[in-house]
Amino acid sequence: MLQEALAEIKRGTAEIIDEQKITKLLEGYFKEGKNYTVKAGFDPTAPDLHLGHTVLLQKLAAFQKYGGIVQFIIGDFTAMIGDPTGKSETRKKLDRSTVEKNAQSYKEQVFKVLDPDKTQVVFNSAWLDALGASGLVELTTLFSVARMLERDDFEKRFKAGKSIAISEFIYPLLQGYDSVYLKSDIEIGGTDQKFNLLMGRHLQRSYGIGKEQAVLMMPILEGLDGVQKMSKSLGNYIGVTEAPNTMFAKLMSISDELMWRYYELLSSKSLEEIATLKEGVASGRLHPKRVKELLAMEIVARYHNEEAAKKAKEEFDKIHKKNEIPSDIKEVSLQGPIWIAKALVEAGIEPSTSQARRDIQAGAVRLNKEKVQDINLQLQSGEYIAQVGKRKFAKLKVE
RNA sequence: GGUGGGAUACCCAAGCGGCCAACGGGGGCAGACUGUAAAUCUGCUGGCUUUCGCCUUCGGAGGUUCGAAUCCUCCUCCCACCA
Repeated sequence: MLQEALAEIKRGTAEIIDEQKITKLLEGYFKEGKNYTVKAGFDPTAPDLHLGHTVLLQKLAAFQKYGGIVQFIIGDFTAMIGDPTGKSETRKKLDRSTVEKNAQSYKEQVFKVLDPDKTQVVFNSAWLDALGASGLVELTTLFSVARMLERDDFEKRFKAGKSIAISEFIYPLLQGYDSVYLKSDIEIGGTDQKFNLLMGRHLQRSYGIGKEQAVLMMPILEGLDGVQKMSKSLGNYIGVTEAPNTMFAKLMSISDELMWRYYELLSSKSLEEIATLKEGVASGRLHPKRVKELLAMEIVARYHNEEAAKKAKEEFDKIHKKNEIPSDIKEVSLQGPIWIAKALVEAGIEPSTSQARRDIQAGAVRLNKEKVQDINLQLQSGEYIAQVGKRKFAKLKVE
């Protein structure tokens, strides 16, 4: 039982610091029913969770199965400073109501994965506001500039002569202080957070709270392109609140190679099952597309339900296998006669008439399944099914 | 504080008086091939009631010129080296 739990906790992790401690905590749970805390921080400015975030959430959920109480920190105070990477403009502290609103939105999304009864949602402004200037100065005495510069990205920037704001040094300290205040037993985060996560250990020791958190790091999930990390700004993400059909289609569009990565980090299938699937594909017994469908179904079902997943698959087959028109396309009423390019823009499936013109010339536009040949085509009254490329559809009702 | 360098379309990056809506690469979109995968090949990649035409764009504001992304002036912001 303990071994199984440990295996589940370790699955997919990039690195664990103080694995012994985690083992002990699990033992404590199995033998005496003791709980422990698992901390994870989130940025309050981006309440749109995507599958990249869920890699962490699923790990938190795994801990919850074995006695872990999740400390879900909304970093409303630290968001003021901003992530040290990138050159974003100075951020303003979000006002209370925005933070509350984002927090609410977080809860709606997060509890699709986490168990609300074993989750404490907290804002770090609650204790960081109270820290005050003297507290902050005390905190800054506990770490040296030299050690701060050991951090990989700081070191690179420093050597390259790029600017580093003092506040950026404070960021990891504050994140670490969260661990001191919350007396966390474990903190989890992405591999890119290693320095900040270790800061928690360091500060817990410095403040003498009698424990040092174990640290568990998860790999960064690649986005749909398979190269860059999944992020909203790169547009290569799958949001947890996206419609079943969209979610399914996006998952089907990932490469076969990336699929295994997603299986490892997102699926709840056991590693043995996954290995079997992999072997099946390698030997040619299983079609990779079929295996990808299973993954897509599983994930859609998790954020919606089984029924929605089935429907999403049917819809997908309908459009792509049978080459039919999707069932729920949008309808647009137009005054005719109207130029085809203009109509496509009005229908919202082309951004501009110039782009529409290009697509028509490229043979990417179809009207009632017929390729449009004439750029100057005028639509007379009637109903048309317009299609741009493979995935954009609209029903045009011309008066 | 001093001295140089730079700001070009989504990103990188050419261009340095007209041939520039602006080379090239990346990304993106589309076509072929497929499993709406990947890889590969091809085309496109500012906007416009319709393209042998017009309008807007090369950090910002002015100026010189028949004509400027390209020259001049001022401003803003970045960067490097030195203190």
